[in-house]
Amino acid sequence: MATNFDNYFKSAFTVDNVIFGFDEGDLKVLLIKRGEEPHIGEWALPGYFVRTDEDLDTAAQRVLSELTGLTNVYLEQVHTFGSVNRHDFGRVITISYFSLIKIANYTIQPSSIALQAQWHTVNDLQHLAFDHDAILEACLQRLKWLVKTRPVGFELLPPKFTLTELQHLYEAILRRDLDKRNFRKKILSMNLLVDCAETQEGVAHRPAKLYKFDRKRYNKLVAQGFNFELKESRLAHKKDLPEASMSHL
Amino acid sequence: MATNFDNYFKSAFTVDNVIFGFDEGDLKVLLIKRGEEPHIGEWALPGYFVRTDEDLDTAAQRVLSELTGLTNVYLEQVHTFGSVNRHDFGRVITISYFSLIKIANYTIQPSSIALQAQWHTVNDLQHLAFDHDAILEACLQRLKWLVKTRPVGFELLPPKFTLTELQHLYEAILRRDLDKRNFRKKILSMNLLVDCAETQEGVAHRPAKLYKFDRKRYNKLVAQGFNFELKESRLAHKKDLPEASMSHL
DNA sequence: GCAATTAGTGTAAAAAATGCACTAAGCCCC
DNA sequence: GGGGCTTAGTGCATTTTTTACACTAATTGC
Repeated sequence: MATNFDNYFKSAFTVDNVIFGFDEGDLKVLLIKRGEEPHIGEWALPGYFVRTDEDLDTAAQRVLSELTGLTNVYLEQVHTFGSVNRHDFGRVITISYFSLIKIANYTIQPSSIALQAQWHTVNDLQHLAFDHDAILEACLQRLKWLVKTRPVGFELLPPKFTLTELQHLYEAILRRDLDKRNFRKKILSMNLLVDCAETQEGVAHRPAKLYKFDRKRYNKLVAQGFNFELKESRLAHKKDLPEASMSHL
Repeated sequence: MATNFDNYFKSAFTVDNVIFGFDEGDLKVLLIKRGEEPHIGEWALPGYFVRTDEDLDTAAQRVLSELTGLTNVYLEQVHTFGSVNRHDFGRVITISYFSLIKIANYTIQPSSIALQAQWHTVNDLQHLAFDHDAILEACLQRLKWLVKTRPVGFELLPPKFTLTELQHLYEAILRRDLDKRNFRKKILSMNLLVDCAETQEGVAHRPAKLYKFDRKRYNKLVAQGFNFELKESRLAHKKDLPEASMSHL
């Protein structure tokens, strides 16, 4: 593709994708073990160059589906990182995205990049390659905000889930404990959950009811300008964070 | 600067800056009348190519100061727009920023770009060049969110201001009327305003007290994790938006 | 001094958030 | 088959926050 712009102004562009999943009560992120320099052997976010004839969102989707086989998942641009020296081999500007997927739907792809992919629990990560620590942090902040603003939880959960699973998901993202009764009251008052009239099986205790999200109803409410604001403090059990204790402002 | 990356992956990139100001009760944005193709004669956001040895934030600051002579103002990255066909002459990816300035401090600069600059009231804008309508809209949304989250109003107001001026600023950004008593109660309860012990002069009615923001106190509170959340509905006078009427969720 | 204009102030009612503890249902093991 | 273990599920009273609302105060200009 020919352009009229002098090469002086050009740069390489990549997308980096923070792929979140939820499993065993933990928020997870899918990382790649780098097989080449620079930062060989280190864990990094999956990403790749943006082709010159490819839109940014398309590139992010491509990275995601090459890695996970999934399309049609929640995907959102977060921030662009472009420090002159962030890449060892020259200037590379990266546009970061995050996506939310159901780990159960994830199937390892035969691509060379995917073979080195592994889920990591967000809470016990080592240092990542390049400036990927900062990218991940930005995406975590965005996810935290998102979850308080829109009920996106169902993007990370299997189609049928229990209220306790949903609560654990919120707790993992918000990094705080929530009160069970208040959480249920709030979530059910949104009228977005449908009782499947089924219960859990194979658990060594009282089985919980299964719910699913009514995505139609959700879309309708969003279209009407419905706001799902869940203030952090609204679901709080204890004032265990300094900001919470001043939330009356 | 040499890189190891094939030219195939490279693209031109710019920063575009939505510079907000506030004057005569209206939210304003500083636009440039384009003097060259493409889109000659149309109004556009000020922006320019990012130098290959320049960080993105630095480039945005440079655009701002070349245009307004101002440094040290509120500046924040918003979103990156990179549709393949957004620029007529080739692929150009643009990273958008917005900044908040005090119009009174603005002095027209002798640069050629600044000579074509003009303030426009956000509420009655025509179509802008390129995809700048979308960029402006994204920045407006971000500003709306910001103003509900942090008391950034003082970035747009003169050092001394009345509570009514501050309220008008909020109303312009949130695009809704607010109740005077509730607004004052909420703002003053934040303990961020200092009474200057002065009053307005030269007005044909009861003069209002002048206040200023205590930036030191603000910084201290932010550092402590203080959250300035101002739900839209919290300052509402009337439920004039559909979302407000369902804000109990 | 009076008309016009904007500043400034309090309270009561409704809604939302919070804190808290017991019973229910199923599994497992003996 | 009974008792222990584990997690599910549920209500209410208190506190905090939000909301709605109308009059008096101070100044200018005529």
